[in-house]
Amino acid sequence: MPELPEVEITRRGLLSLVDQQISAVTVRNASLRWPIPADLDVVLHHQHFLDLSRRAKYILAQCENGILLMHLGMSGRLMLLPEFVPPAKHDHLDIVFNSGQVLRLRDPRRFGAVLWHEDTQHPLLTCLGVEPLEDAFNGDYLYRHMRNRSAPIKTVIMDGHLVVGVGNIYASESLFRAGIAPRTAANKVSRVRCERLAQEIKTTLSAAIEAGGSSLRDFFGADGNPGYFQQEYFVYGRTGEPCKVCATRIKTLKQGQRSTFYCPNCQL
DNA sequence: CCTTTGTCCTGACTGC
DNA sequence: TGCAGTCAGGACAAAG
Repeated sequence: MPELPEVEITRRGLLSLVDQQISAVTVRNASLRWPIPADLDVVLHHQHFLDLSRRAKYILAQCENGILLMHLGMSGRLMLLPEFVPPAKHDHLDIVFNSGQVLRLRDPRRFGAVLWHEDTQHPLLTCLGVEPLEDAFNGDYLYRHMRNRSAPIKTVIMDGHLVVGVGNIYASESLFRAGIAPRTAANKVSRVRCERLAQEIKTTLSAAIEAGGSSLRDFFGADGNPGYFQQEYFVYGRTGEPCKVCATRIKTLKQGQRSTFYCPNCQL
């Protein structure tokens, strides 16, 4: 389940590809969330990765003639291999560089995406909300944009048109840290509590990036997982277990067909 | 059958 | 009444 921290960690792990030239592209299975463009090999031929950036959960590789968008979906993983090795079952795409390195996409559930766009602004990126770790996202921004939202706060902070990158795990975790009940109507959350929530979202995401960053080498090895996965959550996936703060049993509920975890005592 | 994910889409509804 | 914004629910992909 790559959330924003893992996407950012992945991007950082690929930075050595900047300025490298593509020598070959192999698409083994194009049917991801959207089809991988049939002419991707032609389009990318001899181009360089001029820059690697991230917007929301998209990894963006700027090339001479356009931009390559990569999304890991739910089970996607980008591996940087020092040289070609035979692909495993769900290895759908290889991008080979002149150095011999191979950027390989593995995605068993195929909810990910690899797209090409010639302009700088891909349609998928134009309607996105602010980045949670940038200054534009703060308590004031949250408060202002929640005035006319009667939906539950959990649903609203996961709305990518408002702020990007707050997935199901971090929504629950941030609300716990901010002491806010997930079903609270967004427009009933005070300015002070918005301030707190914005801060907790930043803190939680940043901490996860740092935790994952320290195991970057493992992440890109043959079988390593990022330290991020080993990080312990306060509430996520802990239904029935005692709250780490007050020992009350953690509860679950469904919001928009998604599981929400919370402590009924700490979150009001 | 259930569950997991982010994103898009539709139709219904709300408030100005 | 019109219209934009919002909301709930479903669809979708695959696999455990």
